[in-house]
Amino acid sequence: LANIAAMTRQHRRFGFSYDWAREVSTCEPEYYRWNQWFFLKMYERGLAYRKHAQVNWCPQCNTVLANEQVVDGCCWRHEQTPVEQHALEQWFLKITDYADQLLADISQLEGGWPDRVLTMQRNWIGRSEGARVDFHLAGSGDPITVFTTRIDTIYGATCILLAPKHPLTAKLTTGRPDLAAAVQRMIESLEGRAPGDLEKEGLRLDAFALNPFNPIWPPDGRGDAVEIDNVNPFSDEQIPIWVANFVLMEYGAGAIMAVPAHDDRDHEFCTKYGITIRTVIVPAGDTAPLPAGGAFTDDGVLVHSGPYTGLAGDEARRQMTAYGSERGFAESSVTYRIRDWGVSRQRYWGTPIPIIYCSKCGAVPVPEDQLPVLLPLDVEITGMGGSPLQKVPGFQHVPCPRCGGDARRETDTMDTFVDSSWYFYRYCDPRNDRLPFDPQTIAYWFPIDQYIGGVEHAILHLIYSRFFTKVMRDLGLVQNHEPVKRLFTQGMVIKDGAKMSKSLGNVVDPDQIVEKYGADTVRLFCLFAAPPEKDLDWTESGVEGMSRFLHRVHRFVSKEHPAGDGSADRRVLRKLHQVIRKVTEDFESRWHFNTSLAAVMELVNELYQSEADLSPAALSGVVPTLVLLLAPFAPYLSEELWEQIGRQGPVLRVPWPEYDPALAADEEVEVVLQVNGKLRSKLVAPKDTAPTELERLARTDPKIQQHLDGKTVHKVIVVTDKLVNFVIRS
RNA sequence: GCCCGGGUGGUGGAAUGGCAGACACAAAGGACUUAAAAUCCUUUGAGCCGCAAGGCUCGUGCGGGUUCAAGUCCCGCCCCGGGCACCA
Repeated sequence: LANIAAMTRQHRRFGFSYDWAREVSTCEPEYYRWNQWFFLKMYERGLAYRKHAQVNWCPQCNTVLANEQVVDGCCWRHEQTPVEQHALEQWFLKITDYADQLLADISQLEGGWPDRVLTMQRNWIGRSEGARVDFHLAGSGDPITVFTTRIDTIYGATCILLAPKHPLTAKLTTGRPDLAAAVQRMIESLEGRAPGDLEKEGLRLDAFALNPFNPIWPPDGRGDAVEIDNVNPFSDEQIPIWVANFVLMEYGAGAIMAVPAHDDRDHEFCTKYGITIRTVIVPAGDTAPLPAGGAFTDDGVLVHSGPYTGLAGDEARRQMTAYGSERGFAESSVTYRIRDWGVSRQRYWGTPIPIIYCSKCGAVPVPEDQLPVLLPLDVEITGMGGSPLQKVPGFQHVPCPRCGGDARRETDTMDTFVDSSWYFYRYCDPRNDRLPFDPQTIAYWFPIDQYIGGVEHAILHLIYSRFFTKVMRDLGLVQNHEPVKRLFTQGMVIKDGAKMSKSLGNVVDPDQIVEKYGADTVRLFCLFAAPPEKDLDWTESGVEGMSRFLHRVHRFVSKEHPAGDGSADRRVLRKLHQVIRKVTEDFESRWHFNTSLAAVMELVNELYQSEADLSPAALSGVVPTLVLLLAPFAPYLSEELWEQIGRQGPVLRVPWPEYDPALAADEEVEVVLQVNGKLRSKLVAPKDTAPTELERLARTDPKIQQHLDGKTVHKVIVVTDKLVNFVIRS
């Protein structure tokens, strides 16, 4: 309800028609039904699952948020409210299964989507190529898997760092209550933590790991590095195992090898705890000195790395990964930064998640013929503590669909980004009651040729809907791999540094402005102030300027004109056709309507200037076209003027004027005369004058003669209809 | 730190490698008016020479380069905006 209300409010303000959206409101029961249908299809395929996890929590919304909805550590709806980390049982959609496709298919979007959106998505997906390497627990020999993108630095690994929640952390602290308690404190300190810098904390466990590449290291973990070449190559190196608060369980393997000499974070950690730093990479070209006091993180040449010493980084990575694979302790691996999409919300609005929990049968999907699960109406919304649906017993207490026993309905609702991920498909077939939409119909319409939206959805809506499209494709519902061929990201309205948005309120009150100046003026100003992909600065004086312009047009069309002798007819007609061409081209290519409007203004200026010299026939030819040219920008005024000049409306149904290239062409052109690239004079010549003739004319120009006097002309450049440039030597 | 955009008058912004600043806003001066509003006209990148007509020089973040010619292309920086970030 909140969504649809906001939408209608916005669109009514600007006079847009939004019939389709009203017909396919994502808040309607039928839409809930198909959301739930999709959810269950994904549940069947393991793409929707429930897990206990550390999740983002907005204390203002009292709900969980997806990673994508956390902006600078704060809630996307409450930009001042830091998001907290809570451990909760939540529903997720497995977008990570599609990470590789979402990344790979970005290449299909290039050219059609703005680069920065594609870059943001690439960053968000965050593909890293590297290797998983098994270290081994000293004593038991159990593998400890780490993920690294720099296996070439493995001879410099001086400890293993485990995430606090790594299973091995628990295992290695059993029987050691002191360590277990310390780990517990570490976990708690990470929960509810405000974003920002984290002081690196570590906890040394009473265990060692063996580096599968067998470099030598004193088992007590202290002292200087031993010269690799001088020791027994068969003895295992033992490196200490630590728990570190900055190692993420959710990324890679939940454990890392720390290489302090070649990673900034590891360097900081190992310096703090006095763990030895061993250089195993030096800059290629051997002369560059190693940076003092920090890690050398660039690629280089390996040293102290056994048989790999002397290899370049990329070659070493290849060989070492191959060796590890052969011996079964390593494999090349790709890791993504993107996490599964947390879709559980503890809000009233949103589609109820169609799952019922039975003490005997577990989580049971609501059978398809019982969809949609609708929101109860007798609900009290307090905005406090947990989902309002949990306080509606009639909603929550239901029989199990499988065994009929007492069961509990899921009270979380879906993130409304689920709705918006596929609404545009439903637009094509809004009344279908058999399927979300008919695949045949979709095959005809999709993909969307042109989509328009704000860049703030680059890694929200625009990545979710790509994901949904791929899921729907795998369900056999659509054939397209991508939902949108071309994306246009429009800028925002800014006033005194503050942006105008649906969730943050209006910096400028459109109702007031429309009241004062009319919708045409407001629209015109928005179009004229900047090209549409840029943010536009709202200025009242700019709005007044547009109002003045519209009045100027209105006055010209309305007033009585003197019958001129027609001496200006040709000039005005040429201008008219040039303007038609300009506006048409702007519409067809780059949508820079600010320049279209500038052209229309030029035409109006020209009309005022030539008014006295225009024949009545020319005038009555130009005016209707002017009105048509203005119609897309100022539809209300244009409609009014169209009627005033005795034409039949509606003006927006009248075909767009066509320009005559011959009429638009200048008969005479101004040719710039340059000497050594500097503007010295100009001449007017008939269009398409031959280069030789242009040069001859240029040489007769007194100023040019003056500049050429006594000089040798080295070369003459002639660009037809543009310029003549004399290159001289003094 | 990495990855994308940008940087042009007092302001918003124009310029397929070919007259930098279109079109507007603002400002100043003037006309009309008893006055105001509205409207119209003129000036408006900087500097210099000239009584004037006019002329000259500089100028698109900085430094180089390519070219007859660079806001535009290439190389190296600086600054601003945005995205990602203990992601190993």
